[in-house]
Amino acid sequence: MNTDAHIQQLVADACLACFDAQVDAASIQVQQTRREFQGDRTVVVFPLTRHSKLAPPATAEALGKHLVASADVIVDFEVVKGFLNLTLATVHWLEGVSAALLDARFGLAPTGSKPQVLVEYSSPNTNKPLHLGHLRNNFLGYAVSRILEANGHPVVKAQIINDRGIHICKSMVAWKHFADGETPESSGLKGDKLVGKYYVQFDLEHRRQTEERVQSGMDAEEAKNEAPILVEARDMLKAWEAGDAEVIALWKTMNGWVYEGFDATYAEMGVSFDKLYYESDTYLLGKSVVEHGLEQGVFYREENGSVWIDLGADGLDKKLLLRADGTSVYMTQDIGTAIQRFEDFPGLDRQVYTVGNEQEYHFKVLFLILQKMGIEQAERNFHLSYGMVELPDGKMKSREGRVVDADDLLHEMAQTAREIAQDRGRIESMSAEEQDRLFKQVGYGALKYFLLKVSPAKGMQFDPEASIDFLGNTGPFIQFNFVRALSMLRKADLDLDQTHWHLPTATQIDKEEVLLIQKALELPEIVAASAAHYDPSVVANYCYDLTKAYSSWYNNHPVLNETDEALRSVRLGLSALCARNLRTGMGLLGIEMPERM
RNA sequence: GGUCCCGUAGCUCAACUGGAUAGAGCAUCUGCCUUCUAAGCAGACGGUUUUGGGUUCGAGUCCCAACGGGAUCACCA
Repeated sequence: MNTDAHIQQLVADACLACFDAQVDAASIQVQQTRREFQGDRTVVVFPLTRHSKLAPPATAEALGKHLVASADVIVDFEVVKGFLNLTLATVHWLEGVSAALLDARFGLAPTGSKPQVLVEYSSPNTNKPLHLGHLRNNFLGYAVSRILEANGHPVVKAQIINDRGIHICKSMVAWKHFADGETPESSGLKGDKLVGKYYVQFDLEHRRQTEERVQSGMDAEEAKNEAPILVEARDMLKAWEAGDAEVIALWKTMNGWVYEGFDATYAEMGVSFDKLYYESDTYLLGKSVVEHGLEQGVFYREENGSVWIDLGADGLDKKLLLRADGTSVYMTQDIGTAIQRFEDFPGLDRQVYTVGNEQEYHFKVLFLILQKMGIEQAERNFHLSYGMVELPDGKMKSREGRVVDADDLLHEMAQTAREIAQDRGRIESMSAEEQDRLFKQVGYGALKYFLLKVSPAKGMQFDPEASIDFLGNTGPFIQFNFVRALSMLRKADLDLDQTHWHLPTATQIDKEEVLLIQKALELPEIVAASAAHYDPSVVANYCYDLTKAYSSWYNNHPVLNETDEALRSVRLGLSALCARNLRTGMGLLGIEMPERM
């Protein structure tokens, strides 16, 4: 049982003893005592006054006296207005550190102790390279997957690849016209970049043709919609759907180039997937489901044959599910895919969709439809919505080339890390390979932390000119303090992962040390809270808080140079716990910790 | 226009879901490397939490209204 749960129980018992009142232990509010007051944990007694029939201070006083007299852990108390500040025995904290060190999986729930979850993220289009928006999406989805795993859920990391459709055909048409047979091998260009180049080229040519036709007096709308190159792309899509061998072959070839490029980028990013879904396989899914929904009376058919659902009663609009010509729309596919996944993974308890906030309405409707269709897990689906990353001059537009390319940004981050490391790092003894690895750990760590420390719901602005910080509340700051702790342990001939630590419990430690211990022991609750909200920023901010406390403590508490043997042991153990927590927490964010820097 | 998100120091973000005098980083200024990694530490400066009402012992947090920013409401994907 953790400290606060223990205190809650003690207070509930005290209420029974002092006021003869039955109080639910879980309802008792316990929080960190603010720095300026004496004590470790604070009980908020305002809500208890209705049981005590006394004023808040008198209530607190009575409880405090009883607690000190009856519980060994509580050695002192102080009452400030309606707050009961409790001081706990130092032994309690030292024992807490010992117990945490003994547990190699401190902060993590037993694997498989909760039901299986599918987390979908990334889900790119195969007509252009990954950009900054994908980085936020991927880091978020990957971190949430790790965090759910840490809470005991087996996780299926999945993506659905949008590998078909008119946008894909645009790249293909442009390639046929302008590439002169260019391949990644012939030009040395990364596959996804090559295909993206022709997607941009399509847009240029389309605009040129539109302009030309407007000049010759055509209506602007018609000039745009009927431009020859666009007509050609639409014809190609029809040919694709008809299974035209030549088109399919080109499609496979070009998508193959893109996947090679994506794989390289994912490898750099440090993300991975357990299950891939391809839209070309799933785009026809859902049609039979619509039939079923019609029978259920959940959907209805218009005179022209189109199928709809009316969500007016739920405060939403009518939504199309099948066009009059019988073809499906995105929503149809998504219903089909959702059901498919529950069939693919029979133990699946829920799905988390990591998709930008522009699709909030879509998912609201999707989940509602699943619910109306009587899908058991419908209410446990979650849209992990996140705000868009915008550039100083607005949204990214890949067609116009106004994007921050993922590969470029990763490269720049490692480059910046190199410059800083050469300036003030301790890298002389490292081989070139070790150095390169370090630059990536630090540079990518800075980027991931930058994107994950902000809660998902918030939009964020990214200025490519103003480089991402390596000082202050950043990934490298956390890594640096981890490395320092590791260095100390090395010199003391201790291994971070060893489980036998000797912490003499009679040792005197000061207030700052108690605060650091309290922070370190919070990890399990943090991991749980982060999962409950699907919010990695909770873990990120915890890592920063712990690092800040550790760094400050480190500065004015000698460890290796401490002459009191017992105190030295305690401080080494505390350093190890903090370092482990940081490695655990950052690991959940997909951030590697270096050994030296 | 309807619905949903966001609004906290000059800038970027916190605030344990209603608790004490709202905390960090960046930027600016001042100290600290003959102690374990100075990618650090300590200090200064910086706030009517967009505004106005309400709920109660207590509101950045909940409710109502206004203002500002974003998203969305297609036989698009």
